[in-house]
Amino acid sequence: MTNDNWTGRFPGLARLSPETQQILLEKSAVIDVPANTTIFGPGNSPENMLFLLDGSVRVQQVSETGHEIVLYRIHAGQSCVLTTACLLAFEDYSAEGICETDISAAAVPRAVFDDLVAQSKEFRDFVFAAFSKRITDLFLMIDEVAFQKMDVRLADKLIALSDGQDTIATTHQKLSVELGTAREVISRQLQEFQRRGWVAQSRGCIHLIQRNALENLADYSR
Amino acid sequence: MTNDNWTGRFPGLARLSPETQQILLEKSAVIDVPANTTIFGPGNSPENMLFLLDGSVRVQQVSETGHEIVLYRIHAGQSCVLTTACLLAFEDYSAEGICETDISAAAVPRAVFDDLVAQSKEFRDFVFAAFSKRITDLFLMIDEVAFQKMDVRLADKLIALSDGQDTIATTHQKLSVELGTAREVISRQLQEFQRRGWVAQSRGCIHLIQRNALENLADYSR
DNA sequence: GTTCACATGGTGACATTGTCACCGTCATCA
DNA sequence: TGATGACGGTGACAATGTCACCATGTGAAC
Repeated sequence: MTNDNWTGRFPGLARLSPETQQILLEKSAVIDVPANTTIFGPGNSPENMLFLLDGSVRVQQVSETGHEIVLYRIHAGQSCVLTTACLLAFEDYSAEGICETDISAAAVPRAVFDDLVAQSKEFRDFVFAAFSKRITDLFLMIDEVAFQKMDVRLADKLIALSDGQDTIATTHQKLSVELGTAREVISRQLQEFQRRGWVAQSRGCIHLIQRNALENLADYSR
Repeated sequence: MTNDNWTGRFPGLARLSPETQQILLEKSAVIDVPANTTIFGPGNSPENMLFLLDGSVRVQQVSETGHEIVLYRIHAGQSCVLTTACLLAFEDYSAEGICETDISAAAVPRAVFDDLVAQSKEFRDFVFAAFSKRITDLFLMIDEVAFQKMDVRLADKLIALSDGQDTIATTHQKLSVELGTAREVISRQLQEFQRRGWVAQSRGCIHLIQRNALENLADYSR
């Protein structure tokens, strides 16, 4: 990934003036990070605001009880507002960000970020919109964790993880972390889906046989 | 509550230059709102950023399933960043804010807010710190809802709601909304607490008999 | 005062989910 | 080839959510 005109790939940044975009391009560095790297976490605050150009980052939390749960993902074309938040508030993360794939990102130094917020109304709007989206998404997640049935949540997650494909390479253990539950619960639900002919399983792989059935279950409550 | 030098009551605003504080004081209006008023909610976006001078606001969410859960509270000396977020991002709320008491608040118009963010680094820091705190608190809440036992959560909530007093005026129903669970679950847990001699109950009231025992249970997992 | 509607809270049966202990199978590597 | 660990299955039980129903207290209407 070269340091070309990456600002054009962010819908929210397209409104910025050419001068502002130029500042972003000139004063940021495009970095490449291999998969499975922890790019931020407790005691490891990042120095820059990241704009993800390629790949995806998984943000998850480890509870004091030892449980884990995936909070959200950052995909290409999105920025890491939590990074921004913690850059500016000097607070430690309670979560960690892990590269799910090899990633490419534009790193904007804190001082440049602060200048842009001060100077560009369009950049402010971009930043606050990202914050707002993250907070409302967290509201939805709280609602889901508190009130949604596990079969609906699992069906929803399978559809999301499938990314249009019919095979998902994952384990019951990883799915349990996605939903903040226990492996046994995932195993039972997947057995039930299999019994109904909706999925087929092999070691480390789940095959979607009747995607429609899963979508119906997931959408039913919306 | 008079429109006196209210900026001094906000720790994060004390660092602002006298000129910036003066702008806030001059261009904001102090408003009073009676208890039980819904100050924002779906289809009812506020026009201003609020700095709460007196009273408290409860922010809660109603699920599509009909369940309710309290997300957080805004107390005197705090600002409503979610309001800010949605002001700037033009997104609808998925939550609603309800005055728990008569409140008094300074309303800062959106344009003034935007100017201050542009002009004052200290104000920016205040705003981003508030966002950051809210997001990390939501992370903790997700963790609690997903993994914490109900007895611990209830003990924790009772201590928080007691506000140092020994009597809490609330119902089992309201407590169930606080924790996003069912009334029956609260009733059972309170019966167990009562059996242990930790609390006493009367209609619409809970009396804390052994505060220490509740604190121990709540703190045990931290 | 009486009656009625509603809020409050108690109860038991059952379903769902979380926890624990333990097992067998498969893949990998020394 | 044998050891090791990841992966997934299973049964028993505990904790929590759901549902139906009930009794009592409160307050308003009559």
